[in-house]
Amino acid sequence: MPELPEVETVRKGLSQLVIGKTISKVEVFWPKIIEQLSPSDFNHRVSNQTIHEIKRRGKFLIFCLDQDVIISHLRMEGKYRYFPEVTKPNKHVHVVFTFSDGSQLHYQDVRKFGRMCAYHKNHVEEYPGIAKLGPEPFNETFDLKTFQQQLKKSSKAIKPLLLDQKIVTGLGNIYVDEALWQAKIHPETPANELKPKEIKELHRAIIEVLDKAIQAGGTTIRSYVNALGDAGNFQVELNAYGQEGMPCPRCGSPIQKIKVAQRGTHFCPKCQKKRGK
DNA sequence: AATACTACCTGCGTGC
DNA sequence: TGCACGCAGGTAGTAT
Repeated sequence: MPELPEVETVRKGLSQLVIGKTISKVEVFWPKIIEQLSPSDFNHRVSNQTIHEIKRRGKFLIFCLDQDVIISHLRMEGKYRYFPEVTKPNKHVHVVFTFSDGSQLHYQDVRKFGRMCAYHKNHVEEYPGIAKLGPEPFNETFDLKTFQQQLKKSSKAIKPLLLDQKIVTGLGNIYVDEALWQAKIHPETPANELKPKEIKELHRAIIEVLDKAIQAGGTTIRSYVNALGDAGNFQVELNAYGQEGMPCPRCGSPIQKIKVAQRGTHFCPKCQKKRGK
């Protein structure tokens, strides 16, 4: 489920539920989820620490404890579920945090791609996954001029370039298609061939698309239940992603689906013309 | 250094 | 019904 808006929604939801709680133990059923430490070392390291805050950087969640942080990435399908009482984990639960009041947080992940890691709280920025991230899209550091300069340096297709989190963080396969649709840019356009006007549109589109999605509480493709237990409440309107064959909301041409850098890619062949060349 | 491809996993839908 | 195959919202590791 997670691109930046979904992770932000999870962050807010979890904050309501677990801030102030003290971890009494952690059980790990799929050791690879935990980076660097063995399940038992991870348990010993974070047990008896209290969760004071949950932050987000890009698509990473950062649980701030007394001395340490737990950096958590949901990757494709990771989910947290909170239970007020000790609850039997289902078969897709790989990590269970039990708190001193008997409540629990279950980390569930069908594909087991998600990762978590204990880190000293003063070294978060050095965590490799976080160290390489570009600016947050809503931060002033994501300014048009820098964006323009970054794009000029790469001949890569714009879509995979935006997916790799270095120029701006937070876009995934859904919102990158949406942003490119909004800016009327073909996903395979080499970044350094974009015109200043297109770059300006794209910059604006990225911020708008992500902001709108956060306001809506994220997008749900398949039905899912978030940490608070509400089934996917709002739904952002998707103009391109998953709309193959549907009329483009702008011009009515059928949305096409192609593959770009091994990812399913949706676009309007009429509004998002491929550059001749 | 930059780019491209693959691995990591499970489950679901499709077509034979 | 069964099986093979392709596909899924992401990143890290390896090869070129």
